[in-house]
Amino acid sequence: MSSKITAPRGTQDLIPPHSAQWQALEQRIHALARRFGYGEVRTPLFEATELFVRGVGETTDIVEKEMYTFRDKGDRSMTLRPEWTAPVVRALLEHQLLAQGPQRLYYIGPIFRYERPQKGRYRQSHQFGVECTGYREPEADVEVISLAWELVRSYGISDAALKINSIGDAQCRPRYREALLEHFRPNVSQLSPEAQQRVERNPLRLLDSKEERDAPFVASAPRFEEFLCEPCREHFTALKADLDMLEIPYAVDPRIVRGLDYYTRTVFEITSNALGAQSAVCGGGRYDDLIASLGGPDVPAVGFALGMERFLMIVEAAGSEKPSARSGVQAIALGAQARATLLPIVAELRRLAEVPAFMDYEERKLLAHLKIADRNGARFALIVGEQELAAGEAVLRDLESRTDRHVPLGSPRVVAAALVETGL
RNA sequence: GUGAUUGUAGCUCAGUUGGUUAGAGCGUCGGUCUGUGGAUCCGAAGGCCGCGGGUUCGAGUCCCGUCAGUCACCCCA
Repeated sequence: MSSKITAPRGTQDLIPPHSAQWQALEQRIHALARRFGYGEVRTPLFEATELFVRGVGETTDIVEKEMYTFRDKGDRSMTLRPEWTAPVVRALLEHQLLAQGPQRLYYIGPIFRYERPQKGRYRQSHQFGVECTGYREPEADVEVISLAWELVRSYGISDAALKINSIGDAQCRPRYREALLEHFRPNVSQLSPEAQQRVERNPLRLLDSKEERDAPFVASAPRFEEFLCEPCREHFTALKADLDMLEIPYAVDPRIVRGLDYYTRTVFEITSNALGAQSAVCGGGRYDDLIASLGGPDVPAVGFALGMERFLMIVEAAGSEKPSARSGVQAIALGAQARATLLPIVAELRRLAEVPAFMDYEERKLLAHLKIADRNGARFALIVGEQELAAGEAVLRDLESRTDRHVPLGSPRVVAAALVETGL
């Protein structure tokens, strides 16, 4: 059976062939970010615990119960990165980058949260995200949203939906909060137990309730749009106009409130119903006060985070993945002398060709070797046995068309070059 | 942290009201085919029945605990 030691709960090994999908996604992300003019930022896997407590919010679930926190040998409290925004802002401040004007950064890598795993939720997961600092204008929101949407579009995912909302700023949010409390407080006893807790703790989240008995109260609740202050309203209106202009389909969803403390004005999500209970694959928004609250200058910012595990689940559900074509060459040596002949040729091929060169070193029958070539997905088989050695030419078999061709044996470099020349 | 559910071969799963040597398919390896592939047929290897305790003459099967997977709640990517 399996060995006693297994991967820690909520983590997983990434092995072929699945790892190839990850490589493809990562490559696409790097190319996409590049086209938008974003540079990559990499931060440590762990940070001072204090950074997340201050950056994410003391009363958030992340800080209250989901952090992987430990003490190092210097008795410092450290925490495995549970999200990227706080570390990126920390790096921005540490290297004084904000003094140089607007910054466009993207990141890609693991985050850690101590949670019970379920579909689309793991203790180690991976996020791609961007942070755009220095712009208060809604064009920056649109830039960030369109970057995320472009990734979804490039995979041809049809069941993804973009939802946007505005949750106001320090001016108008307290007013809306009050209005919500006035609306719910008189009916508190009729709400679900979960909702009752939210009334005092986080009234905005009441709008997000899944309980049927809360639905009528949620439906009749005041909408944030009516309470937005004038600057916030203008920002939101301009954002919607810009999205229309770029032909990015969206829906305004007043129930999108986001879980982290630091958002202001624009919030958005990209959801898919391929994900089970966790429908959000991407979430983000504007956080104009976060940088200042971490001790930096008063610089606005907007960004998003996209869950890569969830994204690949959507990609898979969309079923747009094509079966990978045969590629590469399987070197088949029959006998010790043939092996000695082929080995340097394979080595040369690995220097010259873009496609994989496979070789099996056991003494097998030709039939068995060809089966291995099939399993490897090789396009060609390069066969050398006693006959070929005697004749001075190898057999190159096209495993797709089932046709043979002869190639003269010579110095490994010349043979490999000839093979590459004729197109492997 | 709470709840539901599932742990039997590398993978997917059978396994009778508890009954003695533990089953299939796929995969792997070999043969069929002394040098031309995804097929067919034949054969082989591969199991502390998640782990620990209990009940019983006897436990893969029943009970308790524990660990792990899955899904959901809370919350989020």
